[in-house]
Amino acid sequence: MNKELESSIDFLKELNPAQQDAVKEIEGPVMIIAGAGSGKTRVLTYRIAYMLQHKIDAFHILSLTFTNKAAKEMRHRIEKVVGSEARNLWMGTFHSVFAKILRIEAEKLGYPKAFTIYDTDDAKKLLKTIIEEMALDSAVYKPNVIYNRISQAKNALIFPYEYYKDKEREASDQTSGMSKMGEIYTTYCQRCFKAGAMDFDDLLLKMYELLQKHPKTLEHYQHKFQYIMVDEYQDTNFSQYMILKMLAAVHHNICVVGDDAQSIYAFRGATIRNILNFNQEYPEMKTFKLEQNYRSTQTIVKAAGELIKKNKEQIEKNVWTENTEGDKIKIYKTLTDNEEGKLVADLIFDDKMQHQMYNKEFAILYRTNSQSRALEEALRKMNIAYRIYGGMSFYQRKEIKDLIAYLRLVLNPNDEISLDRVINYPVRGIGKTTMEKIRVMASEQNKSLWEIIDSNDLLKIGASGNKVREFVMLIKSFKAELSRKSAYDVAYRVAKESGILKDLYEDKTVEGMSRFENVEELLNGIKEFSQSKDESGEPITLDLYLQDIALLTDADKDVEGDDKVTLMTIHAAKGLEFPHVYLVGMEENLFPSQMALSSRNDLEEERRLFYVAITRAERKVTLSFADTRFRFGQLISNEPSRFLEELPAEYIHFMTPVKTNLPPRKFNLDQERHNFKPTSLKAQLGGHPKPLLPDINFKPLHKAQPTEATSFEADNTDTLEAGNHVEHQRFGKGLVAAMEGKGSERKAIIEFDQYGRKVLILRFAKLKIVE
DNA sequence: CTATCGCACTGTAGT
DNA sequence: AGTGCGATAG
Repeated sequence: MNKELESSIDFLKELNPAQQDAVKEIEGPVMIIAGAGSGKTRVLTYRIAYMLQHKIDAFHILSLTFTNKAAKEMRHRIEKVVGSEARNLWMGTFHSVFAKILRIEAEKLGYPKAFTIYDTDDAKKLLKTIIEEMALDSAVYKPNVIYNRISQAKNALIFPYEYYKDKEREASDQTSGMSKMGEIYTTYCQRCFKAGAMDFDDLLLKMYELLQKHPKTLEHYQHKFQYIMVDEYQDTNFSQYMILKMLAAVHHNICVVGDDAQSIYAFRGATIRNILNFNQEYPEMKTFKLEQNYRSTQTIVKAAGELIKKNKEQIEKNVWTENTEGDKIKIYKTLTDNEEGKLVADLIFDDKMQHQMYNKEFAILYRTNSQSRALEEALRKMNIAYRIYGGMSFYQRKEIKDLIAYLRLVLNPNDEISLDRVINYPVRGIGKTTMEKIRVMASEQNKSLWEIIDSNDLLKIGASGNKVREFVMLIKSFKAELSRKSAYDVAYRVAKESGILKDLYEDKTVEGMSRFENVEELLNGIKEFSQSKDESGEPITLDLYLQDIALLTDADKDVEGDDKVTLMTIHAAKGLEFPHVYLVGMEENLFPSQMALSSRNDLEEERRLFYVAITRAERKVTLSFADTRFRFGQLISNEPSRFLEELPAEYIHFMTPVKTNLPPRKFNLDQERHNFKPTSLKAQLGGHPKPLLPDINFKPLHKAQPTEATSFEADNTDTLEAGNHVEHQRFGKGLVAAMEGKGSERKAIIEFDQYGRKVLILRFAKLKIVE
């Protein structure tokens, strides 16, 4: 036993009795119900340290988490306690660990070792081409919907051939007019297989298939993973449950940690049943409850507790704390999202001044990523540094995906999505007609696109055949380099000789330059990566790199030590804590979200989400809602969230509507026009017609659903002129503003607050189309 | 086959 | 808002 381990025995004494019991019970099935802020990660960490102390080989321990961030945090903390031993642990997300295993075992399933991992965009693109090839109506068969349905099926371990064994499923497809769903699913799986590609769900499904079909392999991994730990167990789905069941079947040493109150992924197949079923699966299991909260004030713990009591389905527990009472939860009302941003920035500024706080002690949480924009603007104006997690990832950018597609293709030429992406980028004269011919041949001969263009069939293509041949040679020449050169050298050559670097370099627009820089950044990333070694000391090859980034998001490359305010969705905040938490957008239809209510009728999950948000805070929770909220120019809410009423009155404090200290100003259209500076360089150079007023997003009325907000009373809408004052059904008085666009005149109605400042804009275009 | 432009669509979360 | 797609001209 090394020194680090010895010191961790002392550390046990710092745990409370419940935590200690959970740590020491290392044999047999264990379920730990861990309330919010109850020191769960600590328990998991010491549990592993305790195992190592008791001569359990790190090689036999598997520790699974849900997100990369949690995995990283866990690895970090374990390294601190147990030192270098930690390297031998199998630790990671379900997806990354299974991807690693599938790489080793790929051939047993008929996949290439360097199989491609399709992200959601890739998968939807493939679905789109399949739907087109089947000549189905893309208005009925929406790739998005199809993708989700297939995902559901896969998570429930339903294979294509048994898709319609479930009559209920068949009926539901019938009623939604998608009777070809089963066929699409079948084709999709075949195409993925032929392309040597797996989507995210396949990483689970194929893992299951592997263990199911290959008893020897199952035995091997059962022996390897004699001790299994699962974090955030409440968020596992059926396929994960089944895989765990198989892996743990021999030794029964499975420890799951979770909190049913924090289950927020039911929408994508996670099921609370996994927790509830646990003792049926393992009757000899022991349960431990961690109920003492070390994170938050009395007020926060109690308010959150009262709130979550309203949910019917849950495991009985009583979360309590010895912490101080703390401030009440404050609730602010603002007029629009921009005002809300300003308010939050102001409040953070005040907090910082009054309490000498750092930026990093604040988090602003929201329900949807799109809410970040207004907050960003406000924080920027106040010069408060912030960092946004989630949203569009670096790896989803077009230029990044392009280069990665080349790299994927080099490793796995059958990958049709990547081939499709780059065969004519940069432009090399291989157009639609040529691709169509190749597609037809591939489908007739049941071959991949690459197999066609890498064969004599190329001769049948005609004039552009030579261009295709050149492309094939190019990819092959890259492939030849693989064994001789480092990942970085190959990647750099690809970027250069494919013409990507040149193409981007020649684009001197602001966007073009930033794209070039992004590619440079990716190459630098590959360089760093290829110089590092993996756990077994082997240099990182290109396929390992691709595997790695396929499962990575922006949020994972975090910069420690930066003093920045955190902006993220509530989902992303799970497992984190901050002294002050601002939760914005507390409106009906947004939170709880319209979708959760209409499609799944799942108010309880939204409530758990609210619970998660509040319990991130150590000392202070501030909630805010806007009087009206728009999305894509349409009103989506004008009503505070029902959750605000669910908080017991004794713990909350309604603040008066915001008073800003800006001097009142009268709105003046000419002045506004004069003040308006287009933000993008392109707009300044006159690239696009821009609205003469900032913040106006026009929406053609003839397509837009007339909402309460847009159906204002005016028979003479078509004669409205800029500067006209109009009466409006719900919002009262407004002023018409105009925008000069090409071809059509566009208008908007602007409203003012009591100071005469612009607060609300209703957007219209082509008003005369109203009938 | 390519470039350009206007139009339509999007819409919860993360691997 | 941003982006992808399709129509159209070159």
